[in-house]
Amino acid sequence: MSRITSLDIAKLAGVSQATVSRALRESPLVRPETRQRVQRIAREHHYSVDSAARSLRSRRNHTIAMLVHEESGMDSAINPFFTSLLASITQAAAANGYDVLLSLQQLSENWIADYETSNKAAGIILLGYGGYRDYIRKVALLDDAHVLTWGPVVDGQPGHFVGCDNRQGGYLATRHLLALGHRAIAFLGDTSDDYPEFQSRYFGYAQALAEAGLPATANLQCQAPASAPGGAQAARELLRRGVDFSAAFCASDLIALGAIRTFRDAGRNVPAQISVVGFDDIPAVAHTTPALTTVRQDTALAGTAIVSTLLRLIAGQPAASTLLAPSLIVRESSARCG
Amino acid sequence: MSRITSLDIAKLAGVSQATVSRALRESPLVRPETRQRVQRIAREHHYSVDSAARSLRSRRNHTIAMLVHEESGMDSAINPFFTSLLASITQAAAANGYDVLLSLQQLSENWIADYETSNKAAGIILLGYGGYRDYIRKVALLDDAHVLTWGPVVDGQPGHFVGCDNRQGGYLATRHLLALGHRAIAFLGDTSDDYPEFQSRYFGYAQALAEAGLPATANLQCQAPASAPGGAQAARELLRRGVDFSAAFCASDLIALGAIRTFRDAGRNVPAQISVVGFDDIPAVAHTTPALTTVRQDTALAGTAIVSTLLRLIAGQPAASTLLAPSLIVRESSARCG
DNA sequence: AGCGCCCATGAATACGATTACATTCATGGC
DNA sequence: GCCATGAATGTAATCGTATTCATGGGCGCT
Repeated sequence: MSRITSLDIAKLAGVSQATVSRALRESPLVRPETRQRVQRIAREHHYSVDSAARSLRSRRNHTIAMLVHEESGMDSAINPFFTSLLASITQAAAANGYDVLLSLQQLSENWIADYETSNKAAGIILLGYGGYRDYIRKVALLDDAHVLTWGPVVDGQPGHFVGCDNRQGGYLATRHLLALGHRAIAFLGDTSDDYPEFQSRYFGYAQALAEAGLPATANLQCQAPASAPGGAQAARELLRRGVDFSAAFCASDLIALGAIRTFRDAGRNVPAQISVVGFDDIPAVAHTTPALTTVRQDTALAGTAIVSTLLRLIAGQPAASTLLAPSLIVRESSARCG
Repeated sequence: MSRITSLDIAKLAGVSQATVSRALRESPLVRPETRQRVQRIAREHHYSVDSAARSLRSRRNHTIAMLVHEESGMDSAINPFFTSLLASITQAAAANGYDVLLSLQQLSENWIADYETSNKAAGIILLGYGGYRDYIRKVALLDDAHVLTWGPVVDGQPGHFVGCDNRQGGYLATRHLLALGHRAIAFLGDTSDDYPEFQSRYFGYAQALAEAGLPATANLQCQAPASAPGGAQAARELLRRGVDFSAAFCASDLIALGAIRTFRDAGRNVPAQISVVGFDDIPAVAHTTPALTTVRQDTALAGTAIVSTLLRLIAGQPAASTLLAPSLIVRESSARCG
């Protein structure tokens, strides 16, 4: 009992295999009544096109590969934000008739060969490879590959990117704190070149301060790895310095969670004494005590932008990098100063 | 400039195309030196086997489909636990040379046709379809399909399942509270047939109580949807009843987060006045205040168990359903009674 | 009526690998 | 010295579909 093929359907319908192929693909070449009859018979016999044969013959492939950085990507403790991005990409791809291959990878080996050259996927999405900028820059120059990276968008950089407007997010968060009357606002997060997203958030923070006539002083800024322990440590450092501050803008929600914990352990109530704002709006922070004020990246929008851009690349059409606007979600962790 | 094929490599290596195919597949039929030469040339030319052609001809497919329930699965707010399960499945699959197709679906349509019949995948993993028990039971009877479901394992049920020992988890959590001296322990969560996982957790809870000579009284049990608002609502209901209790075992972490929030809003300190234990150990609850005592499902182990069981099914070998042992993670939300 | 054209379909081929079968060559047993 | 054996490779068929090219029949136009 071998698989049922288009030839079987052809015999059953009394037409040729070619007609079956055409009918199933809604070709206008086949008469509507024939088309419907063939489709009905195919359906009745649970026939479905063999995708291997299809893509072998047509040289076309309806799959995209989604590569997620092995360490920073899927580990929810590091960046839970990816989960919803994953979901929205998958749905956007499905809406366009594409399947999604998921893979967790280091970017060391020749993964392009693994996916595009071997014809497993028509294009590749990179998630969570913030630390591989130079590498990605090189890849971007190979124009026989269709690669789209989620990450910081920098003007004039080669390659194709979709990312959140981190600067705008930092700006929004800081403006919010300023509007609440805060003047001494700390920044917890990495500001180095290595993490352009965080750096942009910092620039937005600095810009908002500048517009309010305030300097971004170094002793209000603490380096923090993007994790809860990292945030806790940065907060301890800040307290240790003894500088006066009434609010902290944290470069990620996890940093914020760690910082809040430290502040409270030190007897400083949040938000009564210290306001805290995060970044990402990971699912859990809506339910913590206090619920976190944070900056949300619209993952649904991100997914559709990522997929549509990649599909343009695959189709050989010109595609521009995209910046997505974040929004501020005000909850309980930020309050009026004093 | 068309794609480079095995025939090109054959010409370059001065052998036949068949030999190239064999050499690349490490066939013992080809002399070691020939094999190495072919492999070297292939590598130098960045050749990689066309997977469509390979699976068409070999009738073998090295992909598995991972179907995640559209609503309950990927929405981290509902079950963040899936993210790490996803990751561990993906890695376990990769370790066995399998790719993973990700799809978010309702289970209404004939998804088996979409994946197995169309030869897109050799097997299917179902995640998050707790509400589709009858449907899955039917599917299980089709033995030409290779389907593995993550979910409650019930003795004698048809089909193949891998799941957590929820009863044991509930038992562990309740024993922990009993050991801390608690006598009046509430259960927040759904106990209906519709959610066998939660039901099992409840049974474990009841068993622990019984062993301690305590009854599982109805007024200490509150229905709660598996979400933070659900937990908050159930906690309010519990308080409204006015029954005396000093601890609550919540059927999921999100329920626990919602309940803690309600208890605190009502002026009941956690854990000083009320101890709370959750279930899942989602990433965020290690960082909340207070950090949550909870039951952890070992996702890494789950991933390997799921994949290895599915691969057995694909290979036509007998495969049993598997129950995985959970473990108790004691943090701050549970304390000695009184 | 006859000519050409288009529409619907059939026949045949190609996609790139795997694999059953054929072939070659060296070896060893008698 | 000859045939059976087996290792290494080549030849060719094949997987199931998309697609090109050929074909036939109906129809409009002159």
